[in-house]
Amino acid sequence: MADLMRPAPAPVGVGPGPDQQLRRDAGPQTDRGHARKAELLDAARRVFERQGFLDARVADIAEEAGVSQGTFYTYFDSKEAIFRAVATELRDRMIEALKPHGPRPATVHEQVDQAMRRFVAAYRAEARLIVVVAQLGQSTPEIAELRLAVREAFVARTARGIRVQQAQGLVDPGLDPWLASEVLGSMVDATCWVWLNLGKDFDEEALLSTLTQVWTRALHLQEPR
Amino acid sequence: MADLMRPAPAPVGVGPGPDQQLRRDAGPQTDRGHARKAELLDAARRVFERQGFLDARVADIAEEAGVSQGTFYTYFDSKEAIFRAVATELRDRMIEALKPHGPRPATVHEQVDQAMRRFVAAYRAEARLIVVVAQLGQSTPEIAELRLAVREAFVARTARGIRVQQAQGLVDPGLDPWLASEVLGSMVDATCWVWLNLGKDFDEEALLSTLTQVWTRALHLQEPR
Amino acid sequence: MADLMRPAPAPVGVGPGPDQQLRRDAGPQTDRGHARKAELLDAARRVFERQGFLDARVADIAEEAGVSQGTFYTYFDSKEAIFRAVATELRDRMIEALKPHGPRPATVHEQVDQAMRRFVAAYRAEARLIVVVAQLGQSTPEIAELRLAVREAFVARTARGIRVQQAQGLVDPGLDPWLASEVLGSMVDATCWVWLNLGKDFDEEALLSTLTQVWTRALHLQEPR
Amino acid sequence: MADLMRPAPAPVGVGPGPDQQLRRDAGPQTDRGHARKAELLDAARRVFERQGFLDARVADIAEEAGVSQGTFYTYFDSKEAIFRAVATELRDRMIEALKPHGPRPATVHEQVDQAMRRFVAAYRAEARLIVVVAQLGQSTPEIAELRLAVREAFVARTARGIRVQQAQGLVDPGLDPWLASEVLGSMVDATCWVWLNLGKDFDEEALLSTLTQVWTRALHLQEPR
DNA sequence: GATGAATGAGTATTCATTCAT
DNA sequence: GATGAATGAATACTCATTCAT
Repeated sequence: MADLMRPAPAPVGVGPGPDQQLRRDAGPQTDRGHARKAELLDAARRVFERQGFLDARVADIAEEAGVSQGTFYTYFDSKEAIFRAVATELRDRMIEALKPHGPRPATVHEQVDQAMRRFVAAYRAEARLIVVVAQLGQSTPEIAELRLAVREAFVARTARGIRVQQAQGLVDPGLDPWLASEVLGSMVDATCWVWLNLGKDFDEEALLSTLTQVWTRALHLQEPR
Repeated sequence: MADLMRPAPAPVGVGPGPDQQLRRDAGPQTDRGHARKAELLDAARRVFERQGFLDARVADIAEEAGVSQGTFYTYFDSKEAIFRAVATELRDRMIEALKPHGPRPATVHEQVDQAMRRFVAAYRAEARLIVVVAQLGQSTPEIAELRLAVREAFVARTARGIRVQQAQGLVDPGLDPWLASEVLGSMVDATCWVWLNLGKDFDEEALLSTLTQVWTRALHLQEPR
Repeated sequence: MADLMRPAPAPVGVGPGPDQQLRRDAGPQTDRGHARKAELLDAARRVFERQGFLDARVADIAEEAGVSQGTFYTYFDSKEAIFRAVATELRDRMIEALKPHGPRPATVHEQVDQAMRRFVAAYRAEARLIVVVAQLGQSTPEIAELRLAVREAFVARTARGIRVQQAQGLVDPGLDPWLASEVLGSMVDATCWVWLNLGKDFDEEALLSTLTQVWTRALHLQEPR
Repeated sequence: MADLMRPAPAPVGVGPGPDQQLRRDAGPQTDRGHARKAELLDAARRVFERQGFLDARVADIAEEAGVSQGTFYTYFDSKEAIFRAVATELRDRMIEALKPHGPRPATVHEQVDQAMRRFVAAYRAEARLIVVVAQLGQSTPEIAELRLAVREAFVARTARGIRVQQAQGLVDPGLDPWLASEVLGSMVDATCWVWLNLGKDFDEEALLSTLTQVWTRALHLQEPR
């Protein structure tokens, strides 16, 4: 468990020289610079997925990107900064992937089923990175917020849907739409966690079917006449 | 060169490893020793709750227990070892707290409600430590298993309950009891996480009510006639 | 329990080991780097001569070289590694110094006398370091082999010489050249040890004369007619 | 090479309580006490032979003797103190073993041969401990002296012998008896080292024969007419 | 006398970050 | 902009020795 030994934190009170800081703030000036920054970001994602945050060294990222360690600091303030950038990209990809696309299914049951499949697909694609973000989120509020943002996006859409369905008389009006969506969102999220990160062996179709059943029954969701 | 010419035969000085190990394995021999070990365990729990695993230094634990660092190693192999002990105690407390006790409620609705309240109470009492264990579990399989054990205890009890209720005709026989309990367990668990660890502000009674509603509706749980 | 229920899949955060290793293995890339490495090696030799291996701290070596402790690890894996480098250099210097150079003396007696003086001079120049290497060699086979290499070089050369002299009829053919050279090598070696390391007070010329006498008589070494 | 990491030295300026010190100075008061001390000494010898000085822990010695660590300090001041006692015993055993015993052989050649065999036998019996004493002697003058004492005993006897033989006309009068015995003593000593400690594979009889030959020829040792 | 327990000084090594070319 | 090198803070663990029962 030596890995868990924390490396020396950044010396406190020793700011960067004005030069490099300025360059970083200004952002890349050339196309080549932009490309370098993107390469570093990509390399960082791969390294974080592979090694987690604590065991990822700046040297690893630089090597993965094929540049020197010094060059890393031309583009990013710190290891945390590049991790934030990686996590932000993850958030955006997740939110995008959770949006409904394609034609709306005919039945509400199918709508729920599709939303479920979208979530699972999105989760599965990013499972490794989700673990790492979660791990760091425990102790870094800023990262925790990125993680929550994905949840919010999903929960808020669900809550809106429930409200609409209540107005249409498809869903039990006795439920608080917000609380219900929070609770059901937790269910889907945590189930994926156990399944895709923890490696508990579920049959995919059976699991999806159970999730969808629980969801629709919990809402007393009716097909419109 | 005299000795340049005199390498060792079978290298002398390659002896057995640590010997404090022996004493540690043997365990305390006196009452005083047992008391010290318990004090250290308690101190460690407080320190881990306060500072997390990585930021907790062995020196902090020793100081919190009012002993020297050397004494720490009289009773525990390492920081990781005492953490395992703390996490094991947590697991046992949690499993105990989740067991039903007191008279069985008259209605199934009340049974579910009580189970929910038990879970929330148990979670709340240990929320700080749960975070820390979770964080370390990401990278330490042994700790991960301790976490899993609590989940399994809860899910298995739930699954048994559902099976019984199905036999009594109280619950929709079309549900897989195991999958349903996994999914509902995830729901309760993750909801507590968002609420008690991430600090999302829920009204307790409203939340409990929603959880209970979703649970009973998902199962089509009927009061027995 | 939320996370108590979420053990990691394939534990995240178990990455590859040290990465400074890479730089160290690659060796210095610039002239400045090469110079630094040489300075450290020199500083280490001085510190080891002064303090021995156990009492030499990495901090001492870094300070002697005028660099930070971190810089030490830019060039060497460990205290042991730099010691191996120092001992290897010692071996090479010794082997070089023991080689005959200059014109071959006219008489065999003078040849033996010169070999003896070469050995003593080489030993005296490195006496301090020889002690330290010997001490560590007791428990470190790799170091022991470095010591052996010097002995072998000397003994092998002696054995060859004896064989040649036997062929020329200068030396008693009844002696085993290899055993004789081992035994005589031990004699010269251990005598220097007692004299130059243990501090026994011998008169140099008398000692050299005795060594040479014993050597030539033992071999029944004759001047060629 | 972690074994080479030096343990914490004894705290400076913290003397023992007067009580224990007094008891130690007084020596054992009872037969049982004397037996305990002897057991500890024996246990220490075994442990030092097995593990060397640095890797031998006081706890190991106490355990080998079947007493508690505290009891160790009832009889010995320190780890070094008991090592000195062990080394002193070794010295006495060696000196005793080197003394000629039994009838004096008829020929001087046989005399030399027997002395050689005595030395080898004595050395072989104590080879392990000799290594450890040598190792510590590098840095501890008091131990070095114990080691030298054995050498002196052997060398002095040899020198006396040479002087006698010179008076009898058996040995070349041109040799300095003292220097010659030093040099020849080094030869025998170092040869045993290489053979019995370093593990170099010599044929015993061939080696003894070579040693004896070199010895007698070096002295021009004649059989008396 | 015997015991179990308590003490605490001492040190190698990593890695994020800065800086001189 | 890019590079290689320099920096230095931070921390777990052992074991000889003492001491209260």
